[in-house]
Amino acid sequence: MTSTAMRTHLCGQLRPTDVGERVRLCGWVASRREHGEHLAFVDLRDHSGVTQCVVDGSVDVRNEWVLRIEGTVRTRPADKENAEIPTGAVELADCTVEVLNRADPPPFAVDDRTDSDEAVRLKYRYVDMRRPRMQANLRLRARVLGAMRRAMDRQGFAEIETPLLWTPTPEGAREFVVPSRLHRGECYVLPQSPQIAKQLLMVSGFDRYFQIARCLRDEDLRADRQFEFTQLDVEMSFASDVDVQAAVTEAVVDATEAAVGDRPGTVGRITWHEAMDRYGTDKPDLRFGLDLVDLGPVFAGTEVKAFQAGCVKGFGVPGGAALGRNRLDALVDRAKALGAKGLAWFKVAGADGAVVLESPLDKFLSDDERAGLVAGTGTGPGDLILVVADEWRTVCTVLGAVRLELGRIPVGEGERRFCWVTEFPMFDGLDEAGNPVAAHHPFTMPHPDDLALMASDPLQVRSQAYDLVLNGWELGSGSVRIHREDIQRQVFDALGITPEEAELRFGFLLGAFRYGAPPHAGFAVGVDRLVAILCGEENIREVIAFPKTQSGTDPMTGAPKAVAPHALRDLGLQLIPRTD
RNA sequence: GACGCGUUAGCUCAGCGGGAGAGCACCGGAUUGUCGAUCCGGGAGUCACGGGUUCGAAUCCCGUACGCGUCGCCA
Repeated sequence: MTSTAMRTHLCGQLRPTDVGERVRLCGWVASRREHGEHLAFVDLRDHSGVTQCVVDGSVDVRNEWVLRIEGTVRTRPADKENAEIPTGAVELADCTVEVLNRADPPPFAVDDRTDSDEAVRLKYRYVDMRRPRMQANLRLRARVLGAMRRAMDRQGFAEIETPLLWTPTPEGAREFVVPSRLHRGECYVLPQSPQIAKQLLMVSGFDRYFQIARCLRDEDLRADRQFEFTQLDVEMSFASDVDVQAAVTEAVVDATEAAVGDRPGTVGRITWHEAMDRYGTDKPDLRFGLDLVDLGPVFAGTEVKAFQAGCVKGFGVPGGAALGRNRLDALVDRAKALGAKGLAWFKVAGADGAVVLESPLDKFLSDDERAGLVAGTGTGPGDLILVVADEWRTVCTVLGAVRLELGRIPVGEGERRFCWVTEFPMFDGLDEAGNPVAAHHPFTMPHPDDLALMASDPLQVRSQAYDLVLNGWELGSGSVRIHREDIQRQVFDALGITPEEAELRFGFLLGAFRYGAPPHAGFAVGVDRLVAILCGEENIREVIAFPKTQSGTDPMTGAPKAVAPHALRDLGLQLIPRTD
């Protein structure tokens, strides 16, 4: 698998068992150490590692030149072994060096010891990817994709491609527009996801579909977001949420094992409401505690104005009493920035059962409240208690952010805790017109127990939408889809979408549904995020071969660029100069 | 669109109101066991760009560009 007509071994392969063999290696010069006319060392590197080659004479080579070296494997002299590298017990002797290609000095060193500015790395991405870190990341990504594909295949899913040139579907993410040459003035768009196409495949009878699909969204970029990203896209007919979750779990667990060697533990389940209540977020990081607790009963009849609110929650921070005033002030500022009126803190002090709290608010507390606060948060001397009072949603969100601030574990450390978050709300607040805003897409099936609330109290309606979360990152989402026209109409009604409007936007899908739509459900896993976490990278650009910068440019190619005037003419387009 | 941080040699960075610096890389020389080899020598700069303050600006102020992070946005 490694030998070719040009080489017999890889540079990281040779061991003492190979001693005596005449071998040929190909690779790049990682370093060269000359000792005069009679001795020189050349470290030859490929993706597998480095081999030291001993040249009896001087060699005219430079870093990153491409060489083929033929030599005989021998054990290194006593005391000259290099324990730092896997090939360190041997070296290549009696070498003949063939220069396959010279190279300019690289713009930065091809190693993991220093990290260049990302713009420079992206400009010379082909050099950057020669570094062990990028080689490891992209090869791990390849193993993840392979394992996912095998897992889906094994479970009987058919891989089907869907169009990249799709039709505009207003709403949702901003779409990349592709002007049509043959139909002047009209456009395709690049798909935000294969969502509608895969639902059509269900109508066609492909009861288990998957695709490793590229999705494109013209929205602002982030550490965990690129214009184009890769999803493991899945849809199943005659199946419910638990079936989809089981199939996807299989794929991500296999992928994790293929990537890092061990299978993650049980994938937990938690409802959206419980996730918000306990962790203050819909994508909880389960690797650490600091669970939020309800302090409502403690302050039920309180005199403390700040705690007279619909919801009072908090949590204890073990050892947190050591936090300095600056740090606490920063936390209070953060809480206020997130919409809380404040963040109350109490340092637990004292001993022998006597509860002593240090806090600006302490003098307003009753003895019962002091005791209840400490008991409720399970804290003791040396710990810190943080409390927020407001309406439930604000309390949870603010405490969730503070919890992360205090407990967050770097992405590359600790265990991997997958978790399904279920029963998301159907709607997410109201828009300017007073209509509820769909939290997922409008084909998401409401929770069967909440159908009666659709007209009367839509914001209380739960949906059959679910997310997969790993260590505080949203890995993907999915739902049971609506396959019945009457329920679809109810949802459109609730969203304020008229039948005419629905026909205009999704007519072809609704039409297809009249020809025998099976019950179906699906999911999509964000592959870039999963791979980033498995690589221990905070940023998905580190697991993408040719990513864009935060402003959507490619420093290597210079894209985006103006196109030639004749290209615009062919499309019937004219540029409007910027006026700002 | 908003806020924050950054931009000094090919790369990583120090310098923060008065001489443009270091390590690595690069070029030349020395060197028979190095492994980020070592030693000697050398070349290398629009201090991102524009404006302002000042006797004097890499340094202080304003603006712009670019990069990164966060918010908005991502049904």
